[in-house]
Amino acid sequence: MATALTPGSREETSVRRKASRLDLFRFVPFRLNRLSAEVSAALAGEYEARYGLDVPEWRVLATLGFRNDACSAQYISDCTRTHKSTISRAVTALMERQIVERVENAADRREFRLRLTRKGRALYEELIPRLLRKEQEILSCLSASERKLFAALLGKIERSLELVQTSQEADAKEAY
Amino acid sequence: MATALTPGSREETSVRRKASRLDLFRFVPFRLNRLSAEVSAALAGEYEARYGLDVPEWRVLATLGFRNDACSAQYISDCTRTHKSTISRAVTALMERQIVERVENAADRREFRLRLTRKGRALYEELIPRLLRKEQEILSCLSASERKLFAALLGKIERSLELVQTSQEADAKEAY
DNA sequence: TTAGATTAGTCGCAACTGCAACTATCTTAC
DNA sequence: GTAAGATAGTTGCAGTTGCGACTAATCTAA
Repeated sequence: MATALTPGSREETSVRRKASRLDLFRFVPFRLNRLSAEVSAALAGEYEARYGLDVPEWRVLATLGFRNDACSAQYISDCTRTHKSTISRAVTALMERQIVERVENAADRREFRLRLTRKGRALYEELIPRLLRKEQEILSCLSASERKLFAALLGKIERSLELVQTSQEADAKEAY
Repeated sequence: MATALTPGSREETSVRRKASRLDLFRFVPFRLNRLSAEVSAALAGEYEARYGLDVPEWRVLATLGFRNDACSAQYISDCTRTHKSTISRAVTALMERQIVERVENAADRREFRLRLTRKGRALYEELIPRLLRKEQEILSCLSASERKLFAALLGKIERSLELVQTSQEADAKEAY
């Protein structure tokens, strides 16, 4: 059936690879891509099949559920690094299902303040434990200290790519 | 302009989060997804704009370039965990551009043996150093030992999700 | 005040990709 | 040998998503 998937390479051998060849299996961007897809698929089983949510919808739910106050679609778009048109469609779908509601912002009538309905909050509360359990399941191959280390290393890369703000930056923006 | 992106949360605080709330910024699946997208985008600048390759095409190129012998589309599909229809279309596009060529396999006329043309090999040789440099650039925020550690942790998760074969499995399949 | 720039959100369009059906070929079982 | 099942690869179709244009509202600067 399947042939060997790592032709001539072994994860463990730390021989320096030639500059003129690239082993996909050791190439971090590819590995991240594949891992991300696999992890997403594993989680999708929790919220897609069971609750009929797709990824953008889940992100809206997660952002609104985590916050106590209402926020704009633009804010969700920034937070989740998801295109505003994608967020817009997700919000529309969630409003139709009465999971999210929005109110005009009198202070700036371009934007709407979004928040979970009671039904949306209930859905959120039901879904979260499942997802956290799934996350722990995926990370269960790591020890507690390895998990911390992994999170810290991810954080370093994220910060260097400016995917998250440092505390100082966040403070500065909250300050004025 | 932008409001703070991590409302009320700090990466560094290691307070145990409540089970009923989930901070996207600490949720590993989300972080992987976002990081993967960002890293892919950073690399795409190298092969998309400059060489007109999309992700599936790059994967075909990378798989064929790494191997010395020809292989089937199915093999590439397995290796890269990319759907066979996607690989099929990528191969078609690369053949039109004379980057890849294929020959019938007399032993099994359902499949074709794929390999890089001279032009394709030249493209590969030109592209690889750029991509490896970009990868190093992205990982330059980590020390050498941190990079090793990160790779090892990725490997653990990959193996637990059966994204890669262990050496033993690969050996077993090569053996018969 | 007012013109020009900026921002929030929506929507049409096009590109991409997974699914599933299809053809051609090979393998297995009888 | 033949029928049933499996496999390689292609393609039509539909769902998703990013881009960019658009409207409406706000901000800026003279």
